[in-house]
Parts: sequence; C-alpha cells; structure tokens
Amino acid sequence: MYKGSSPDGIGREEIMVAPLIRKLENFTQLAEEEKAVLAKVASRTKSLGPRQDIVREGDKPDAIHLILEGLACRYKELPDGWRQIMAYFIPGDFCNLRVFIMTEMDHSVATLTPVILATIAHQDLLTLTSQYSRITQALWWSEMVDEAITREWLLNVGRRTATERMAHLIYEYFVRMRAVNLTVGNTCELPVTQEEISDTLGLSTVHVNRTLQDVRGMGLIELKGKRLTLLDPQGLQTLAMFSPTYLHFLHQPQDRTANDQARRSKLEQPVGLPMTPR
Amino acid sequence: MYKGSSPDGIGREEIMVAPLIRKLENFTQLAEEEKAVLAKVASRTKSLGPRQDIVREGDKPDAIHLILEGLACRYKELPDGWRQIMAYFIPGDFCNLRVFIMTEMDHSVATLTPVILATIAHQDLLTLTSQYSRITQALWWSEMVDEAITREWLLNVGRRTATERMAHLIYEYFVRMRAVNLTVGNTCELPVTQEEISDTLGLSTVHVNRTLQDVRGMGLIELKGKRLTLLDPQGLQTLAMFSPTYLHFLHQPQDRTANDQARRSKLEQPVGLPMTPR
DNA sequence: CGCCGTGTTGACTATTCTCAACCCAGGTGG
DNA sequence: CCACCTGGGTTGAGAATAGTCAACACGGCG
Repeated sequence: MYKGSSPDGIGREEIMVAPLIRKLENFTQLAEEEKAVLAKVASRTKSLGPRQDIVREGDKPDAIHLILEGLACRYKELPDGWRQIMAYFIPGDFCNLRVFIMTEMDHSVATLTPVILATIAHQDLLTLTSQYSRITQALWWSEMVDEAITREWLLNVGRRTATERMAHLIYEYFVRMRAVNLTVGNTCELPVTQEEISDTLGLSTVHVNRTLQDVRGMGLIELKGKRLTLLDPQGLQTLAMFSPTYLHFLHQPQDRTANDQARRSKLEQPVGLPMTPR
Repeated sequence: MYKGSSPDGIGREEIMVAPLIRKLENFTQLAEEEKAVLAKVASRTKSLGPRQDIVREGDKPDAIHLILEGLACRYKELPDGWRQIMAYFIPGDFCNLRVFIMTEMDHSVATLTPVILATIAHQDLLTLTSQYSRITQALWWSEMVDEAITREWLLNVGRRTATERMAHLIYEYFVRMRAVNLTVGNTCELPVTQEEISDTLGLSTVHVNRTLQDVRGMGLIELKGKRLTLLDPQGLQTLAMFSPTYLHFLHQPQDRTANDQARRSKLEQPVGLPMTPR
C-alpha cells in the first residue's frame, strides 16, 4: 500500500489524474485511497511537443503511457506512405496497457498536440493491480472499451459514407471527452488538422474539407479553429447512426448520481478476464 | 488439476483442440498435461449450421466459444442494413475471450460454414487459468494477436486499394490457416462467398468480383469453388504490403524445430498483463 | 426439370481522389 | 512595423475508383 498521500488533500498529482478517475468511475466506484494510489502511480510525468512519436513500430515496449493532458494517437504506416490513425488517446487513456506481452510494437503512438503523459513501469502496474482489485477491474473495462472503439472504427471506415463517418467520429469524440469532463455545454476542443482527420477516416484531405463543409452546412456542428460545438447533437447522432452501447458506460451522462448504485453492485464481484500471469 | 485424461492417449477431444494447441505453441511450449487440460475444458461441443448467429449484439454474454472446426466471424450491422465483418474465426480461435467483463455484447458472432465449437463456462476458464500460468500467458498472447489483426484490418480498409485489400485479406488468412496446420502446400479452404468478402473489405459484391479477377489475372492466386491456392505467395505478399510482425509469431513457419528454444526461454518469465481480478 | 444461391458481365452513375492554385492567419526576422 | 514565409484550409476541374442496376450463366439439389 502506498503511504504518504493525504486521502483528502487534492494535490497537483490528483488533478492530473482526474480524467482517468472520472473515466474509471464510469465503471466502478473508487475509494479515496484508490484514487490516491492512482495519482501516486501516475506521478512520473513527461512533457512532449506536438507530432512527436511516443513509441514507434518495431520498438521493444518498455513502460506504459497514460495521457494526462493533450491529444495523442495510435497509427500505422504503409510502405507507400499512407498512414492510418487507429485511435485517439484523450486524457485518462492508456496508450498501450497490454504492451508487456509484446516483444515488439506492431504500431506507433504519437502526440498530436503538446502532451503531458505519465510513465508507469511494469512493476508498478503489477503491484498496483495485485493490491487493488477494483482498479484492476476498471482497467480491464477501459481496455475492453478501447477494443470496442477500434471495431466501431472499422465499421465506420468500411460501411459508412464520408459524411456519416465524419459525424460518427465527431460524435464519439465528444461523448468520450464528456466522459472525462472535458466538455463545456456542447463545446470541446478538437485540436486536429484536416489531414489528421483524413488519416483517421481513410479519406483525402480535400474530401475531408468538403465533407466537413457538408456537416457544417446541415447545421449540425460548428468547428472553427480547434473548437468544436455540437449545434444539433441529436441530428448528428442520427446522421452518424451512433449507438453508445459499445462504449459500455454504466450511466447516462446526466444521471451520474441516480440509481447507478444498484447496477454497480452487480459488478462488485470479480468479472475481469480471469488470468493471473504467475 | 484435472484427472482422468491419459496424458499420452490421443482421443477425439485432443484431435479437436489440435488447432488451438498448434496455435498456442506459436507462443509457448505446452506440457502434455496442459494439452490434456485444454482438451478436457473444450470437450463440451456443439454443432451449428452455416450462417447462424452464435451470439447476437445486445445479448448478455454467457460462455466463451472456441471454434474447433469450420469458419465463423464477428460482425456488426448498421440500421440501414450494411454489415461489416470485423474478424474471421478459424479453428483454434476464441470468439469472445474477454466477454465476462461485458454486460452486453456490442457485436454479433455468426458461423459462415457449418461449425463445431466448444463452450467454456466462466468458472472453468477461471479454474484453468488459475492453475496453469503458461496457458494463461498463451491465451493472453492469442487475445493480443486478435486485437492486432483488427487494427491491421482498419489499416486495410482505410488505406489500401481494393486490390491490395483483397491480397492482404487472402494472404493473412492463409498465414493464419498455416499456423494451425490447415494448409496443404500452398492450398487451403476459403469457404466464403463474394458477398461475405465484400462485407469484410468494405466493397460492393460486384467490385469484389472484379478485384478477384484482377488478382487472379496477375497470376497470384487461384480460387475456384472454396479452394484457395497461392500461385505466387511472394508476389501476393508484396502487392498486399503484408508484414507479419503484427501476428507476433515466435518463429517462421518453416523452422519450427530450429532454435526456437532460446527465444522461447526469454518468455518463460511472467509477461502477461498483470491483472488479477481478485 | 426448374429453382435458387452465387458468380459474372455491361452500362451507367456516384463518390472520392488528384492536382494545382489560391487564401488566410500567425509567427519570424529584417 | 511590416514583409515574407509557412502550415493549414478552401476551391475548381478533371480523372479514377467504386457503386448500382439489371441481365445472364452456372451448378447443385429438391
């Protein structure tokens, strides 16, 4: 157990992990001690500039990275120069939780904006998860949601039209940002270039530009500079054929304090993939 | 520990799990006892016809399914009728290993051909993994590879041309089939319709037909009936821009008995994601 | 025999890409 | 302070890729 962190005093560390905690609490209730432990484990931070690789394909993975601030992505490149972005990492997201089973990275992770990240050593994660089973479960859940998002992106790129894809990407992004308290009303930051969007949706930059204009023209969103506003969330969701199931939230964003308790208690029993590595 | 299975007698059960064992041994060496235990755990089998749902989106997940024979897939459908296949499950594959953390399925799993599958109860998996750490690790590895394949598919659909996509799908499929001993020379079964390929690659059936003719016309493959032959594996791999890293095999298909031992020993230490659910 | 599921083809259309130019805002250096 | 440079964003025109629709071929199989 970690000593020396006051359970009620909110230090800089705890502010930094606030998104992570907020996210995990979509799944389970964390005790003050557990929150403090998370803050402690994520206290070794590092600042990076924009468009910088964090891990590169072919690397031997070393530590786990947790985004505290800024936006990063997972991507892969083809020998002919094309790039596909396969995930956005927002604050509270782990870049590569399961990395220790890999002998070699099969993809890269890079920042999009300036980023502050926490580096967590394998051993620290091991200690953490062996002592706090609720954290373990929550990390499991987070991992599962990441996979579900990847699958949804495959559906997105494979079977939605350009406009629908765009709507879906934006709506999903907004919902995820809201889940870590990084939205204000119907507004949040979306600090990506159109080229990055094109690498995400499998379109050309020109077509992204025109698609964006379409979505704007329908009165669904406003996107100027790096600021996104949903003018018509319902319309956007409909266009995107977005269904939130795959994000596996326990509650609607509005009713956090409602009758979650009942649903949560069902999850207090061990549900994680039952695999102990020793 | 499971009793009553003769470690050296090869029964029907062990033949059925042969692909699984063959696959897991890409990652680690299994003892006879471990193989027997796997056979035992997968002994509750079920036969299904073609094009039948195994699990449906929205279901509460109950048990884990392991494909013993035949071909299945993971898919999602859009309200407007489009379908995206997100994975092929060949013998030795688990459909939904991490299902116990889900309260509700976010995708469906269906057979493509007639299938024989094993149903594994949560508790059995728990017991298995708590007793056999090497199996646990191997399952972890298998899970990680599945995720890597999904990401590669996203790259495929997002950034490769129709011809390249087709080549990549076929080449990857062949490599996976070879890894479970279901190839003969450069030949294996590929029992899918062109419509199913179109739902996999995000193309129309007509375009799949023409793309297939292109690939045939280049002299790279033969595909008649449900039988696939790679006429020019090297050419196919090049066209597909296929790099096998993401499959995380420990060895090349040819040198199974070579100096794997050294590489394997590096992996004998615990490397799985260190999460115990209790 | 005839039906049905698949595969194949042609003709036409729609979507998306490419290329090239131009605009605009912010930052830098003279 | 301003001129210039640069990295996005925007636009137009034409080309390529992929989709749609409709017809037909082919091979089991009831």
